[in-house]
This record gives sequence, structure tokens and C-alpha cells, in this order.
Amino acid sequence: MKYSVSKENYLKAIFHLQQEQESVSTNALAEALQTKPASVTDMLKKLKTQKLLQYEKYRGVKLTADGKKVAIQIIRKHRMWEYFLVEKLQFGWEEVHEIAEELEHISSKKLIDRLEIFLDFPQSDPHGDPIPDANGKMPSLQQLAVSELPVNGSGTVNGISDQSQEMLELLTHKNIQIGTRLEVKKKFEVDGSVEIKMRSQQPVTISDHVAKNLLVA
Amino acid sequence: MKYSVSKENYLKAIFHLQQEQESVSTNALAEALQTKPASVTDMLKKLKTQKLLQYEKYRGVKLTADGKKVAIQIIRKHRMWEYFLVEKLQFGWEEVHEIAEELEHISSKKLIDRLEIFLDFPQSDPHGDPIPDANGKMPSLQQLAVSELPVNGSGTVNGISDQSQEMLELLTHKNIQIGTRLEVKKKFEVDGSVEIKMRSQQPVTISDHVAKNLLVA
DNA sequence: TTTATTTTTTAGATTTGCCTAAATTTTTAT
DNA sequence: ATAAAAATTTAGGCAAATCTAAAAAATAAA
Repeated sequence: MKYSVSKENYLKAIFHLQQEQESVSTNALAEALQTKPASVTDMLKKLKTQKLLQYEKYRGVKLTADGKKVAIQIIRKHRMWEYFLVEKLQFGWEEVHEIAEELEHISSKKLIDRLEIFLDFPQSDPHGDPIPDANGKMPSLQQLAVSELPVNGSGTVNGISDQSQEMLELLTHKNIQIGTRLEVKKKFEVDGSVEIKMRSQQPVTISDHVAKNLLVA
Repeated sequence: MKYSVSKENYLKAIFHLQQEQESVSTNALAEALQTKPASVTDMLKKLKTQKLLQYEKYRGVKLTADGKKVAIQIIRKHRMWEYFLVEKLQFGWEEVHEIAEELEHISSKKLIDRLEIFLDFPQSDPHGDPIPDANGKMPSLQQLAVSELPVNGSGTVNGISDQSQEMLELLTHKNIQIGTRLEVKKKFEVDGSVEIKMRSQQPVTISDHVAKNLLVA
């Protein structure tokens, strides 16, 4: 089955929002998709008739198994392309999201399966998010925010919660990327900032905000 | 400026039809785009207000310099992706057109420029068609149909006129591809068929139809 | 437990790209 | 040169995806 770009974006957004909350509200979806609640209601009705989601008016929405399957395939495509852009075309991790937003809607399944082989079965995208396999199996990795680490605790960066351009640029500036090993040297209770040390580098301080967004294993 | 997928397809189709005829008719466009003449008329009016083409009702249509520029960039993307699919992802030359029809509408210019570097500046796509450079310059190569070659004349295949799936599969079956060197051994006037010989192979006969579609330098 | 606030839905429009049927213009043939 | 045929355009509509404004339902607050 083939769906419009718009429908695919709805399914993807609902999938992501469901990670946080069981049931997704119309307003949350409108916010995520940068559209109006009235438009969301319209689309939910259409997706419901296609049995991609469960929806009762005023009650929020949940993906069906079918809907989830579609969403995961889109996410697979998105992350696979991001990996390609960074690893093969030398893009920075902060510029690939936008381009992948378009590439994820290219319909050919064979294309992605071939790309996966060409890339040698990458496990996660440039921001650390896992790439689902062809069957939709998503490797889930354990993650802890740096802000939760104790003093002298250490870990390897394997995820970023806020993947905005600005955040990614800040991290790049501080020389932090996926795979970076770091140790917590000091925690300042007064503002939640954390001093961290990376291999063969002077210690640097990151704000409370950044520490909460930096995930390690 | 960004245009809809539909508009891009119109510009591309007009560009291709203009290679044959100075001015393009509504019917020819409808046929090429698998749509109705009435729809074409509608769209032509819209593209005219955007100054992408010259159009006077009942008089046919021609691209403006702007329109040509847009069309060439789409063709550049299409052919670059086709090259990528065949060279890197191991697709057959008969399966890439369809996928490239989607990929050509991905908007990022940087993406194609990076892809071009990654692919090491390919000059032509898997069917022998030239890939325009970033400025829109299109390397034009001299081509002659095998049917026009004299007996004992030879050449290297560098283009296919009819790039339908069936034709490409037939050529693959006969071991003919871009770059194949061949010599005309015999010409049968009665049906226009031609016997050709390729390096270290028994001679094979191709029909009039195929001989006209096979271009050599 | 009413009232006020927030969330969500409905109603009615708009835009894009397409369609069919009918009218018009151009081209071809007699 | 006129009639017939072919090509093209106009008119009126439809579906998808969006919007604004108003109504309805759910939730929170007094």
C-alpha cells in the first residue's frame, strides 16, 4: 500500500509522540506537524478509515499494528538516508535531517534494502538513533542522561534528545559526537551544570540543559 | 524557487519534447505525461504566469530560459541518481528509471553536488545520456544509429533511443550495453535487420527496430 | 457543582491538480 | 473553399489537504 507524503508524516509523528504518551492528543499532533488542530481532526478521520489508527473523537489517537508498521518503515528510511549523507557524502550531522525528511518518502523498498547493504548494515543514524531492520525490528539501547551520572561516572555518548540544529552545532563546537567517551568530573548543584572530561582534552562545562539532552551508555 | 512535483514534470517533459520539435503541442504533452489535454491547458496557464514558458493558446508552448534552467537541473538529478543506483547499489539499467523519477524531485542542490563528487563526476547515465554539470552545461555527443552504419562500419554503443524496460531487457539479453564495441557484418535490405559482431562473440542479428534504436559513436 | 478555560470538532472555504463534456479553433481533405 | 476531422480550450466539478471561525465537549477552577 502507498500513502501520501502527508499521511506518512502523520503516522511518523504519532509514532514518535506515542513514545512519550500512550495516547496522542490532537493539539500535540498539530504542534508537531506545524499545522492546525482542525486539519489534524480531518486527517485522523481519513487514517482511521484506512485502519492505520484507533481514533474516537475527543479521546486522542493510537496507531494500530498496521499503522506502526508503516511508521517504522518511514523511520527506517529516514535514518538510513541520514547515515548515507554523513558517511558517504560528508554532510554534517546537523544538516541531514531536513534532506532526509524528503528522502524518507521515496517509495521503493528495494532501494532501501540495497542501500542498507551498500552501507554495510548500519545500526544507528548520525544522532545515535537506532535504524530498524527490514522487518521493522528496532534495536533498543539503554540510555542515561549525563545529568543523571554521578561524579566520576562515565559513559559513551549514544544519543541526543534535542536534535535541533542549534543543539547539534553546540555539541560539535564542544567536540562532542556520537561515540565520544566522557567522564563527569564535577556537578554544580546551583545551576545543574556539569564539568566533563573527554580523552586527551581539557575539561569542559556543559549546562544543565545540555547535560539533560546528552545520552550515554 | 521551488516548484511542485507536477510542475517539474511538465517542465521536464516539455524540455524533452523540444529536442524533437521547436514548439510542443498540448496533445503531445498530454500523451507524454499520461494525462488529459484539458489538464495540460490548465497547467500551461499557471506555468506561463511564472514565466517558465511562452504560451499562446492554440499555438503550442516553448520553455523560456528560466524554464529550461529548471528542467535541466531536474534532468541532472535524474541521471545522477540513475548512475548512483547502477554503480553503487547494483541495480540493473532497466530498473532505475522509475526510482529516479521520484529521486529527481528531492530539492537539495547541495545533495546533488555532493553526490556528483562522491560518484567522481560521471559524464553520462547508465543509458548513455549525458549528465549536465552544476551550471547546466550538457555535454553533447555525436551519435549515429547502427542502422545507418555501412557494412564493415563499426562503433561503440553510447546511447539508446527507446529506453523502455522491454528494449533494455532485450539488449541485456543480447549482451549489448553502453560501451560495447560492435562491427556491422551484413545488412539485409529485405527486412532491415543487421548482423553485428562484438568482441570475442559469435555474430548476432538485430532487427531493423533495434538497429534504429542503438546509437554509436 | 457550576462556571470558566482549554481542547477538539464541525462547517464552510480555498488551492492544486486533475477530470468530463461541450464549445471553439485549427488543420486536413474533398 | 467548404465541410469534416482533429486539436485545443472553456466550463463546471471533484478529491486531497489545508485554513478560519464558530460550536461542542472535556477538563480545571472557583
